[in-house]
Amino acid sequence: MAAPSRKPDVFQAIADPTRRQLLSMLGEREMPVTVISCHFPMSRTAVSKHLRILAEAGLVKERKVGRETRYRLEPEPLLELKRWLAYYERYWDNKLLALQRFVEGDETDGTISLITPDEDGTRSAE
Amino acid sequence: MAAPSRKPDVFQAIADPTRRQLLSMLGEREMPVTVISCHFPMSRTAVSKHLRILAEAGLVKERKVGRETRYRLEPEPLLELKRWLAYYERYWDNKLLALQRFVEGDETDGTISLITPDEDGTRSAE
DNA sequence: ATTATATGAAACCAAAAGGTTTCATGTCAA
DNA sequence: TTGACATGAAACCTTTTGGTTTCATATAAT
Repeated sequence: MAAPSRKPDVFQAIADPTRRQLLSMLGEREMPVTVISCHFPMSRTAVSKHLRILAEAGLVKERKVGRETRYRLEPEPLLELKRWLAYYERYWDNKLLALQRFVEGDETDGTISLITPDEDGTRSAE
Repeated sequence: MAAPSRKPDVFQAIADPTRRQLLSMLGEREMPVTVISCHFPMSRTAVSKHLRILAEAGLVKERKVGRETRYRLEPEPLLELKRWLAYYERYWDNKLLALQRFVEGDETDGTISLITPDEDGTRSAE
């Protein structure tokens, strides 16, 4: 599944509210562009561009049917997000957090590196 | 870049790889700007601006200590992301997905709306 | 065949994002 | 007090983003 170019990653793709709305809309059923776009206060072309960004991030798939192109949700890339988020679960346990702060004491220089997720949350592909 | 009048939401905040790296760095320990910025290939001022964006999204907190300002992770806003993501868990079950497609049959007009999360994943407050 | 529909590509534009450099201010150290 | 450090604010620049309008092409319908 290697796609190492500069395609927009999932973090970028879901940053835009319009695109999040598109995802929720396309989860239920496959839809053609014209139908999709009538739910948005912008031109069909603009929606089409958002769909392209989602497609490049792997979050939607297109399928040609006659003269229309239908899009549907492809949730798999969200797993990367889930994985990224999972790392931070440990901070939601306040007790652990408090303990950690206590153990750290008063240190200030900040040069150590404990376990971290991929530095920027971008795993090449697998 | 500047902070627009509207606060950046968490989706926006984590869209940038530098900011994700900042989060993972600040999870382990509180750190002052100068120390943080020496890990990045950009100016201290640029890092400072990223920190501001994270702070406005509630993802980091500042604390003044003498002449330095220390930042640390504040994971709570990630819960919104987790909540958003949770909706899509249902699509990761391929069997459910297949069943759904079968039930939908051949319909094409796409005007129905089944349950969806907040349309754009932005809940005012909670 | 002709016309209407569905869509993407292209050219263009304003605003936002990400970065830089310079300057002002507050705090620590001699 | 004087000077060095830590930081944020301001002004500025370039690239990206999100949108528009127009045009070309493929399919469908009459």
